[in-house]
Amino acid sequence: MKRSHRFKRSIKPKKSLDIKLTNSNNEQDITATTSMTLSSSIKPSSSLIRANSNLKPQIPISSSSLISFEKSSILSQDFFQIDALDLAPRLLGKFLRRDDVVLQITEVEAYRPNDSACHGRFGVTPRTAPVFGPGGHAYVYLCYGLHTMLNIVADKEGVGAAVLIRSCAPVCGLETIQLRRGQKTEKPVLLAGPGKIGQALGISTDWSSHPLYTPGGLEVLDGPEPENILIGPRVGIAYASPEHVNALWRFVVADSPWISAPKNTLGPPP
DNA sequence: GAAAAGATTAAA
DNA sequence: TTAATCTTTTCC
Repeated sequence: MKRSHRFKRSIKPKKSLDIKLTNSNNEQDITATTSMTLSSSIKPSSSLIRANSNLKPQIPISSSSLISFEKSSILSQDFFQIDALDLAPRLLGKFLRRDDVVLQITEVEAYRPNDSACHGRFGVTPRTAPVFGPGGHAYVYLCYGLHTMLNIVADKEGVGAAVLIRSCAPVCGLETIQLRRGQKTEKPVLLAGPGKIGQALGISTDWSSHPLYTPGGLEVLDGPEPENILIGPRVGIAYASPEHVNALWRFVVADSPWISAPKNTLGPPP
């Protein structure tokens, strides 16, 4: 039964042109092969920023800090090994990179141990095992049978915490993003919402547990800290206990248009 | 084994 | 407002 499902899935036409065959670190050649299809949209990195300079500004950041993206370094694993509640706001402004696509994180949510909304609440299962691993890895799951949701695992091994990436602003690779999303727009509808991030990055659940602190595949790069942030309750977790439904563990970049709904629950931190 | 529900999205 | 779509977890 599972087999037939997989088969059916594999022959389904996909918007994404990217294929990942293994869970290890040596998928580079594969993405390189598939991205040849997109070669027209791939440019030398020095011209990437300029080529996409018509993209709407996301975070109120100085142009000098945007230039710094080219020099911005991949974050080390230490960066992620802290409480998800601390990690979540620190991820705002950071960059997600996969091949020619670079996104800047604008909205996140923290999920923590003893949190009735966290996927780790049932303990270690095949799906949630990465959540209990050391911070700095991806946790990718399928939501509503349709959407791949990207989380960044937080804290030390065994804790069980993660940060959901809910929205991003496009920085590079707009054409690839639009191709994968199936929408030719530059408006926030392109990347505001967690399912859209997974789709824009072209990742599947096979990417779960992928290390984000090593070059290649999917990376998190350092980026400018936003000037102001807003916080609010997390989205879509009505099933959780009131304590966790009301917890203000959603963080967004203030004044960014790249934020998912609802926005009227957001406010300044205390 | 069967059934319900889900950290959502796009279209009507 | 609602259909789409399927894996995970739970219940009998």
